[in-house]
Amino acid sequence: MMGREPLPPDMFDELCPSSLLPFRFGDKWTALILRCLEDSPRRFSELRVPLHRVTPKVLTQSLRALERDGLVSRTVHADPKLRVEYALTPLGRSMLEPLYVACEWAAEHWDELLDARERPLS
Amino acid sequence: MMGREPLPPDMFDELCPSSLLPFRFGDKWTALILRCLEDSPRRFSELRVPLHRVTPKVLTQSLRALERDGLVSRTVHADPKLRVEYALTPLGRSMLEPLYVACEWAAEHWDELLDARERPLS
DNA sequence: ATGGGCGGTTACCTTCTGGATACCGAGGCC
DNA sequence: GGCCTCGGTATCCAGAAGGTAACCGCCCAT
Repeated sequence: MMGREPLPPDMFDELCPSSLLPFRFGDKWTALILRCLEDSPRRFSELRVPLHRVTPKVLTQSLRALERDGLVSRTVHADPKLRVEYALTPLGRSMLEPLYVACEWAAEHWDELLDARERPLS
Repeated sequence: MMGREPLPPDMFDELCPSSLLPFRFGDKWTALILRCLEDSPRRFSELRVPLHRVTPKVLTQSLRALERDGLVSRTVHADPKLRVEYALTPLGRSMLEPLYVACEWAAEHWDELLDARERPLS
């Protein structure tokens, strides 16, 4: 039976990836926006449709953050008329996989999670 | 080339798992605590070692939240002396998988993420 | 000219998270 | 009795995230 060694104080000292999970997974809109961009680039107002509750300010903030982190690209087309399109970068697309795994986990254990929340603590 | 259909307004209406990713992945200490419990149950003060920056209040909060969601169990042993042990429940253990996938993604793309943050927006 | 859609911005406010600091009771140890 | 560790609480507080409401310039069509 291994595992009873004490936890090392430096367990999370270096930039352990697990310590940076809040890096991008954490905020409220990231996952949803990435999923919206999965099939095709989308325009600002197009994104607002599925994300009813998001105000333009917050959507801008979220998109800027995703852009800053290189997950999403912003392209201005002036073709016939002004058009701004947001698209997944390769990096952003690569994040879909962990996202799916997390979603599948949540879907699979959703009932258990709800049950646990209902149940009083023993 | 599919995918140019407009995004449905009800895309995230029902309890879509992706809309609840902030459910537990989001907060600051969850991932770290789960990893600490991976090999064996741990005591309160044992957990404080690798998580230097966490104050007892915040650790208590986090553990209570994990307990409430059924991811972690809290057991009081009064054997020889008082001892409180936190352990992963099966549900908590099942969450390690998506966690790992996310960590691997972060590890693999860490450099890209840092680069993107340095680079000015085009 | 004017009204509408697009792609936002601005100012303000609330809520929520997490942190700092101090303190506490129970039990063991000397 | 005095002091330690363990497993927390209590209080207060700062910063960030998110939301509300209003407004804006540009371009287009009527």
